Amino acid sequence: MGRRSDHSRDEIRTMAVHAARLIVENEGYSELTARKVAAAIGYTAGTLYLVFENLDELIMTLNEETLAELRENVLDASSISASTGQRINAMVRAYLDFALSNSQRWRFVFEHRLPDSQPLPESIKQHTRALFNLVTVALKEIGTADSDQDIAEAATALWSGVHGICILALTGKITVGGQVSVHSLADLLVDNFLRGFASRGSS
Amino acid sequence: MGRRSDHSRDEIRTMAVHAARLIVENEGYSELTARKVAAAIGYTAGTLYLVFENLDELIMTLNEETLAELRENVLDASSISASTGQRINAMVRAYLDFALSNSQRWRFVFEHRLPDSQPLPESIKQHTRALFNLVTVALKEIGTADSDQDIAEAATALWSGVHGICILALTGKITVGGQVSVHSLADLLVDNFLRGFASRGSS
DNA sequence: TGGCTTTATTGAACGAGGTTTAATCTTGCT
DNA sequence: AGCAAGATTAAACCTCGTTCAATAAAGCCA
Repeated sequence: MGRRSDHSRDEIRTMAVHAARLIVENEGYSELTARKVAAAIGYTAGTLYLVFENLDELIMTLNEETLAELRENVLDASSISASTGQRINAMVRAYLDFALSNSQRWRFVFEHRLPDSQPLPESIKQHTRALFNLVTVALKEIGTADSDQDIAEAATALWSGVHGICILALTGKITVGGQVSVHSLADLLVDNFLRGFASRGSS
Repeated sequence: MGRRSDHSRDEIRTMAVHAARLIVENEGYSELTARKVAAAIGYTAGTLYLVFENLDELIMTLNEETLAELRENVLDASSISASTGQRINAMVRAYLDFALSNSQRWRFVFEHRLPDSQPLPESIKQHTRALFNLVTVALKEIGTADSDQDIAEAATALWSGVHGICILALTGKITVGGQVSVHSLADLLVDNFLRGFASRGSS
C-alpha cells in the first residue's frame, strides 16, 4: 500500500513505545519483538525502521520513560515533611514499590544490554544521575559538615546498595528466607548506613 | 560422521563449558552461540543437544563455575587474620577484583535471563547462599548479641549492597565521577554500615 | 483532469541463531 | 561377516532483527 500518512512519524514513535510498554508489562521483556510491536499499532516491522534506527533505540526510549516515572515516584516520596531518616526511608519504599509493581519494565532498564560498541545513551545516564541526586539532597541534611563530593559519594553508595538488594531479590538470586521482605532488607541497610554515616569521627 | 566416541558425554560437557568460557571472556557473552561453542570443540551444534538440554543448561553450568570461583576468592580473603572490619574489607576487595577482572563472566551470571517459566536452578542459588554465608560468618563477630537470623539478614543486606555498586558501575549506569573508584564506594558503604551495625541500641 | 513526483508502507528476502530430526557412519558384539 | 546401538552430522524449521525493491497513495502542476 502506500503513503497513508495516517500518523506522523512522531505519532508512530509514541504509539510504538506505548505498545512496547504494554507487551513488556503483560508478557515480559523477552517477548518484545519488532513484529509484535508493529502489529500492535497496525503497521509492519519495516515501518519501525523508518522511525527508529533499530530496536534498541525503541527500547532505550521506553526505558527512559520508565526511569522518568521511577524518579517521579521517588521525588514525591522525598517531599514529605518528616525527619531526614524518615524521608530517606520513604524514598526507599517508593523505589522498591515501583520496582516490585513494575518489575518487567524496571528489570528491562537494568538488564537490557546494548551491543558492546554502543555506549549508554546520555539521556539514560542523566535520568539515573537525577535519581541519585534526590538522595544526595536528602543526605545533605545529615552530613552538614561534609563536602558536596563526599555527600554525593555516600548517596551513590547507599542508593546503589538499595538497588542491589532490589535486583537480587527480583531476579530470585537471594532467597529472602522466611518472611523477610525486600523492604526490611533495604531498611536494614539504610538504617545502619545512616547511623554509621551520622556517627563518623566519634569512634 | 558416526559414532566416533572420541570423547565421553562428560568430556564433551566439560570441553563445551570450557570453550564457552573462553568465548565469553574474549568476545563477550552476547557472542556466545551454540554453533560457535560446537565449532570450538570440533563438533556440530546438534551434538551439544545430546549432552545439554539446551543452551541455557550450558550457560548455567558455566555460571555455576564462575560463582564457585568467585566464592573461592572471597573465601581466601575471609581467612586472613585481622580485625573483623579488615576481614570484611578484604572480602569486598576480593569480590570487586574478581568482578572487575572477569567482568564478562561475572555479568553473565547476573544478567543472563532464563525463560520466565524456568526458575533459577537450585545449584545456582546454593552457590549464592554459600557466598553470602561467608559474610554472615564474619558479621557474627560483631553482632555477638544478635540472633543468627538477624545476622544473616544484615549480611544479605550488606552484600547485596556491595553487589549493587559493582553491577551499576560495571554496566556504566553510575558515573563514578572523577577518580572515585568502585572500591572506594564499596568501602564507604561497608564502613558506614558496620559502624552503624556495631552501634545499634546506643542512640 | 491527468500525469508526475514524492514518499509512506509493505512484503519478501537475508542472515543468524536455537533447536529438531532423518540419515549416516562407527564401533563393539555375536 | 553382519548386525544392533549409539554418535554425529547436515539440513531443515522457526523466529528474529534488519534491509530493500516494489507499490500505492497523496500532493502538485499544467
